[in-house]
Amino acid sequence: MLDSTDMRILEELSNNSRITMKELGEKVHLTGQAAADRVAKLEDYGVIEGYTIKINQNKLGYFIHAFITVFTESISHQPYLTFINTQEQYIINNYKISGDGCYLLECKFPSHETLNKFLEDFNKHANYKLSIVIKNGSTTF
Amino acid sequence: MLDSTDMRILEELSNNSRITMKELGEKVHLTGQAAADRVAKLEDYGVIEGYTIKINQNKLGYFIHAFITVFTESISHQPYLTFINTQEQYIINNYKISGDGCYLLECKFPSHETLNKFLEDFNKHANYKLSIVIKNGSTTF
DNA sequence: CTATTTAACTTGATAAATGAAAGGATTTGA
DNA sequence: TCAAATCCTTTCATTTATCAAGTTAAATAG
Repeated sequence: MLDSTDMRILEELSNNSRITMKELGEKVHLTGQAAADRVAKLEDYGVIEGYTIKINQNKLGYFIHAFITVFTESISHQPYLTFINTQEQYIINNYKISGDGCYLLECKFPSHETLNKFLEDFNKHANYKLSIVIKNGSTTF
Repeated sequence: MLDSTDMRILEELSNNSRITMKELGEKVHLTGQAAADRVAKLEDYGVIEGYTIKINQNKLGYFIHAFITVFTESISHQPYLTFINTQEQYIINNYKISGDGCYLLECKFPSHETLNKFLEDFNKHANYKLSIVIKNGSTTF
C-alpha cells in the first residue's frame, strides 16, 4: 500500500507539516504536484489523520507532566469518567488499559498545588498511583 | 505574555497546522499578515515547537499500543538505555519518571509475536510491567 | 499637554505556491 | 496487441505569502 517514498513523505511532514509541496517534492525527488497528489492519497487512506503543532507546555505554565494509573473503586467507571471530563484543562490522554489498573491518565499541571487539589477530588472517584515525568526521552515519528 | 487571541491561534493550529494565514486570520478576526506575525512570535517565543502530523499507526501496521513500566535491575541504567536505542522502530516515548519504576516506555508493535520477542530481549536488561492500550480517550490540545 | 516611542495592525505590490487540466510514460489485464 | 489505469510532468490561471511602508492607538517622557 505504501512505498518508501510515502514513508519519506510521512517523515518529512512529521518534521515539518507546513513545508510547501514544492519543497517536499524536492526532498523526495518529485514535482510539487506529484508530492501533493501523494499527500492527498495519504489523507484519503487515513494514514495522515491531521496536521497539528507541538506545543511547549512549560511556556504555557504547565510545569508538571504526570501519568496516573487509575484504579476505579466501584464496578462502574462512569463516576471517574464523568469527573475527568470536568478536568479537561489538565488531561492530555486517558488510555483504557489492560494490566495494572483500568486507565492510564496522562496529564499536566501548573503546580504541585493544583496537582494536589486535583488528586483530592480525583480520590473521591478512584484510587491511583502517581508517576511524575522527570525527563522525556522522546523519539521521532 | 499570551493573550486570548494567541490561545485561539494555538487552538486553530492544533486542529489544522496547514491552514493558510489568511484563513487563520479570519478565524481570529485579524488580517492574514497580522496572524502570520503572531504565529512568528509564538515560534520565536518557543510556544510553538514545530509543525507535525497525526499518523494512524494502525494503517502502518502497528496494531498494538503499549506502556511498559520499567524496573532496571542494575544500578546503572545504561544497559537498558542502550538496548532501547536499538529498538527505535517500536519506541514512541521513554519517560524517566518518579514513582513506581524508573521509566515509562510508550511503544507500538505490529503483533503479539513482535511484542513477545521484544519483551524477551528487554528482560535481559530490566524488569517490567506491561499495560496494553485498549482504547484511547484522547482529548484535544 | 504635547511630542516621541513602541506595539499591533492594515494596505499594497511583488514573488511564490496551489489547483486544475492536459498529456506522456509505464504497468496491468483482457 | 489494445485498452485502461497509474503515476508523473508541464502549463497556466488563481490564490496565498511575503516584504516594505504606512496607520492607529496607547504608553512614556519631556
